[in-house]
Formats: sequence, structure tokens, C-alpha cells
Amino acid sequence: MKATVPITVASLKVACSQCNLVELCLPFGMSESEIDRLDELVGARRKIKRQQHLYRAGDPFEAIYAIRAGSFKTDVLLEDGREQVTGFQMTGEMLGLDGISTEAHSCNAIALEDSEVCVIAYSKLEELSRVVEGLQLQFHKVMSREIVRDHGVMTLLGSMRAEERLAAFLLNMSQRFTARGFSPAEFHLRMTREEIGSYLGLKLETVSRAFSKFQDEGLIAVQQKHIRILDIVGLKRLIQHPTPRP
Amino acid sequence: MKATVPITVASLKVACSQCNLVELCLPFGMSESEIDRLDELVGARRKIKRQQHLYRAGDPFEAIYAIRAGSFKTDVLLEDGREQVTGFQMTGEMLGLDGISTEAHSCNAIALEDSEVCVIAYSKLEELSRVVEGLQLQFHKVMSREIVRDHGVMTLLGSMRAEERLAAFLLNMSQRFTARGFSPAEFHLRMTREEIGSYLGLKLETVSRAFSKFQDEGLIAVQQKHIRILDIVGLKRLIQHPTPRP
DNA sequence: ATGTACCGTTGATCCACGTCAACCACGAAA
DNA sequence: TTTCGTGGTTGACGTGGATCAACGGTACAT
Repeated sequence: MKATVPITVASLKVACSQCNLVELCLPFGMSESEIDRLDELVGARRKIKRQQHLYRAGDPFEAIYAIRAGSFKTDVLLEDGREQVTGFQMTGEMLGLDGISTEAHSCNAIALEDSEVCVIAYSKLEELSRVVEGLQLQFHKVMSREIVRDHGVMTLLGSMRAEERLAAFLLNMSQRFTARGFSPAEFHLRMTREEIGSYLGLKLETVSRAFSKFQDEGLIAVQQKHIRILDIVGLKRLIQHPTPRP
Repeated sequence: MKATVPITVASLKVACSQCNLVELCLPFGMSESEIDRLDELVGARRKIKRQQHLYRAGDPFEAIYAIRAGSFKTDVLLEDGREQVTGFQMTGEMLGLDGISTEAHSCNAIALEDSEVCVIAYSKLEELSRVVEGLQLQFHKVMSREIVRDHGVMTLLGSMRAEERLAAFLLNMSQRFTARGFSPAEFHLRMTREEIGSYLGLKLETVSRAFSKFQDEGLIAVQQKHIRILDIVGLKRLIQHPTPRP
């Protein structure tokens, strides 16, 4: 029988020290005493319903966000209506780093499912990271990781063909689900084919066809948004050995 | 008549407070007294000859670099030999931010011409930015700006056609030369067609053809690496109104 | 001058992906 | 149950840019 946890104000408050995302989130690598101090940092949680915006391009920048539950996409809208998805974010990942440079957000963050974020006031983060040893480094690492990730996407968009892109995307998702304790081989995508396509620089039809092709070749089993990876080695091979060359 | 500056050890030492790149570089937005303290930060200059590496992917990360003179490209090499140029950097811009996340560099930085950088030990930067008010914020802004820039490139690679990409590239170069006090309309590209192509996700032939087309249309005058922009409005129009749509 | 190596230009052809269009699957609402 | 809307699949066809190939210009060494 399960113990009932009494609902108190204290238990509703966010506490990094209590959060089971520690090893994915900002506190990673910090000592216990440091993490205790982090609890001052996170002001509030905020719930965002599916399809709603966490922030929009142009919004004044005040805070960054750590995803506590759920997932998001970030995108940029061009004047002529074209949309570019710049990333998909899952639990433990940060949102809003783009806003620091101009003190206004430069993209939209939209929940792919009902989600919850920890609100981290940037002013407090600055303040605290001057004092708490590991926080400064960890925050810099988070930003740097975002830059490295973006370079990876640029490589994908700049030099890979459609099937390689999708294979890379699936392997990346698998790896991130694994890091969160889910199955590496079976997962549920929260985004549409069109959003995947936008992210990968492809049309939704091309994404769909590539999914079907992978299925025909026995690499994966697809049923709508549900994916089962049957041959992870085969997918990796697709990326390393593109089209046979002279 | 110009006064002769005596060459002493002191005058050879780098000094942010003396550097005329202040408004482009890390010290931007900092007070005079803050900038004075920055002088402790920059340990040494380093000269890099054309085509030589400032750092390579895999090198242990110890410092970031501010470009004092010259220009660089950064690139990622895929196992199969494909190269993706992830950026071109000019004076006042930062290099090496990618290394923080894993404590090793994740790309190569190669000089496009004989160049000189200021070496900023990362440990010192961390230390000093805990104390100096404006340095922490400015450094975060530099990283954030890199993220925003990368999103811009992702948009370009993911949703623009060849000529739009080249137009965006030229306008970006023009704007950066302008910020450095050079002509907005006439400049010298330091990179080859192949490098531009790699950056824009195009083959060098396509880049060359797009240059020729722009020239035929009277938008620019090209002579090898020398570019003159004749119709900046026309170039901007190219980006905002892509192919006429239904 | 003369060779040589790299870089850039241009043309001819090909093909991966976009476009257009029809249809199907699933879930929510009536 | 039917209806409706959104999202996904599949086919037929067109095209933008890749590929292949030849040639021209420039810079630098001899």
C-alpha cells in the first residue's frame, strides 16, 4: 500500500533538490549543498497546455525555463509565412536562452503536449551564479551545448539527404528517450510530420515517404506517431555510408 | 606630423582598454572601470597564418578567442569526408564557445587570412565574471547571440532556395563590414566559392551561377572575390518575396 | 616569359525532392 | 451511429540544384 503524501504549500513548491531530473537539468554536476541553494532560484512552476505558447518572438526576456514535464518545439516565422522549427525540447532541457542577447525572445516556444516548466528568473540566475561555484559552469555548459547541437543541425541541413536526416532524427530521439529512462527502441513522437519536416528542411510528404521506406526495409515499425526501432545499426549505417560514392 | 610611439613591453601587451574593437567585442556595454579590469583577462595574443588551425575538433578546451585582426571559418568534418562550414568570423567576434560543453572543441577553426587573436583563458573568464558586473552579462549575451545566429542559419538552410541563401549571405557580410567601419557596398570575400557553398548548403557551381545571375540582373558586380553591391534593396526583396506563390 | 596549381565559370544532363492531388485513418463532436 | 476535421499516406509529375565535364583566369614559383 502506498503512503499518502499530504498536500502542503511546501510540497507544492518547486525544489531542485527534490526533483528527479537533476541529472539532466541545470543542477547536473553540482554538489548537494550547491543544489540546496538552487531552490531559491526557481520561483514558480507554470503549466502550459498543448499548442499554447510559453513565449513568443518579441516578448521581453525575463526568465529561462526548465521543462519539468512534457515537451515543446521552438520555431521562427518568416515574414512570408514560412515556418522553421529550430528544435524540439524534452524534460530537463532549457528554453529561452535565445532571449539573453537582445533581451527579447527571438523565437516561439510552443507546447507539444500539456506541459510544465520551472521559471528561472534570469536576474536571479546571474546573481546566484556569481556565488554558487558549480552553477556558473553548468549554465555555461548548457548554453555551449545548445551551440554544439545547433551546429549538428546545420550539418544535417547542409550536407545530408532526406533519409539520412530522418535517420539522424530518429537516433537522436531514441538517445534522448533513453537518457530519460524510456525505451531506446519504442517511443511516441509528439510532433506532426509537418513539424518534423520543417525541422529537417523537408516537406511532410518526403518525411512520410522516408518513414514508409524505413518500414519496408525493416528498419522501423511505424504506426502514426508510434515508432519502434527494429534495426538501430541499420539506421546508423545509413548516416555513415550515404549514397555509394565513386 | 605623427608622434612616434615608443615600442616597450607594456605597449606590446594586449589591453582591452586600448583596443579599438571595444564596441564589437566582449567589453561592449561595460563601464570604463570594468574594462580596465578586463586587461587582466587577456593573457596573450596569438598569430595564426592563413590556412592554419587555431584549434581542431577534439582539442582540449582551455580558452576562448577574440579575433583582433583577420578572419576565420569554423567547420565540422563528417566521417565520410563531407565538410560543413558552420560559420565565418571576423574581427571582434568570439571563437571557441563550442568547447565549453564537453571541455573539448567540437569543430575546427581555420584562419582565412593571416590573423591574430586574443587568448582568453576560460578559467580566468569564469573567475573575473563573478566579480566584474558587466562581464558576466556581456559574456552570456555573446553566447546567446551565437545561438540566435545559428537559428538564423538553420532557417536559411531549412527553408530558403539557393538565390535567397546567397542574397542573405551577402547582406549579412555587408552589414558586418559596415559595423566595422568598411563600405557596406564594396568588400573582399576571404573565402572560396566552395566554402560559401558548404556554409549555405550548396555546391560551388550553384554559388557561382547565383553570383553570375545577380550580376546579370544588375544586383551586384562580381570579380572573383571582390564584390560590389549595386542594388541592396533588390537583394533584400529577393529574400522577402521568394518565388511567386499562388 | 612559362609552367603549374588552384579557383571560378559555364554548359549539358540527371535525379532527389517538391508539388499537386486523391485518398485513408483516427478521434472528437453531434 | 454518422459527420467532420486534422493528420498521414501514396501516386504522378515537374523542377531546382547536383553532377559531370570542359575551359578560362589569376597568382605564384621558376
